[in-house]
Amino acid sequence: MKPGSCHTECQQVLHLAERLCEGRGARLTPQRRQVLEILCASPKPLGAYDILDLLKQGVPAAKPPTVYRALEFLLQQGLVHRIESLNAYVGCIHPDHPHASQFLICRDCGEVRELESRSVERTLGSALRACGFKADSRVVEVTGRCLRCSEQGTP
Amino acid sequence: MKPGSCHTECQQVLHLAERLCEGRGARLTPQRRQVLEILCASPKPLGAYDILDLLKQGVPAAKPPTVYRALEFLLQQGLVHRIESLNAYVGCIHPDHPHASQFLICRDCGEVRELESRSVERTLGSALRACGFKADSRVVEVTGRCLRCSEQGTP
DNA sequence: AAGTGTTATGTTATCACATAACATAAGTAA
DNA sequence: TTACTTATGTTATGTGATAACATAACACTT
Ligand SMILES: [Zn+2]
Ligand SMILES: [Zn+2]
Ligand SMILES: [Zn+2]
Ligand SMILES: [Zn+2]
Repeated sequence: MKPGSCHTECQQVLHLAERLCEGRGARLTPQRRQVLEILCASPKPLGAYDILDLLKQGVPAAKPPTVYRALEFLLQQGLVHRIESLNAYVGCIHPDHPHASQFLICRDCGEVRELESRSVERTLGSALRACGFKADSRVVEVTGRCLRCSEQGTP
Repeated sequence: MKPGSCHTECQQVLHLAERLCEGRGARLTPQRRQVLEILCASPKPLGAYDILDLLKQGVPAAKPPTVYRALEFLLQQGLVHRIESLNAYVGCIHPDHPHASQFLICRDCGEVRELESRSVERTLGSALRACGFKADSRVVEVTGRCLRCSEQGTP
């Protein structure tokens, strides 16, 4: 594994999640924590039933509502994102501050990269103000080919 | 009905759709046309099974694949958009030119408004270039409260 | 400690959305 | 007509999400 590997990053994210939840009086219970671990450990987004299969290793009695309840909590806390285009979930790479959900989804390799474009946020924000629209959540999802795939693959 | 009513607009969109398809050698069959009509006549996005129920009035034998096939065609032709956050579909208000899907979704009144922000498109485009990402489709979906609802309703 | 309200979890069943697979029909062009 | 392609009919199933109600764990007061 390369340096800055997922395992290390996961631990950091989990510690951060614990601190954030504690500071907010939110309870990161073992089940919720396990779902977050599963998502952080995965390089790709996972569907709810993928999560369920993995969660059963630690919680054999887990059923769909188990997963969806944990996801609901984690989404509220800003610890995971839902990828609407994929009906799938990913751990957030910087859960310490609220931000729009911006994702690049490669249709070839399946990689999903979270973008953090401040300029996109700003531009979208001013467009919303111009409409008088009060946003609760902003979703930007771009599907296409990532740099690596477009360099190596066929056009 | 107010001037510029839906009925009038629908007719215009349908005529435009016919011209576009004809120019492309694409076949806007009666079934496909009826699905487009249903979507254009609806002020709100419709789920596939909502469309199915309405389509059955004209095509009693319609079944889920009937609707999904028509939607696939209409999406390819850029005549409708899919709202990922809602698993629902809307007719496009300007199908004559390709464009990113930008929607404002009001959580109170359910209104869905298609945005046409060139600045958002530009900013997103430059962010994508900076990443070397070749986009096939760009989705922007903002959920919140529309101007009307935030003016009248409770905060 | 006991009581009480609240939050989290367990459990069953069902709903909602989407597609696979294969058969038939309708259009298109030799 | 023939052969080919595209569109539709039909059955079944796959995939994602939630309703509804019961039980358990926690937090807070008395
Ligand atoms: Zn994030
Ligand atoms: Zn890729
Ligand atoms: Zn449009
Ligand atoms: Zn509204």
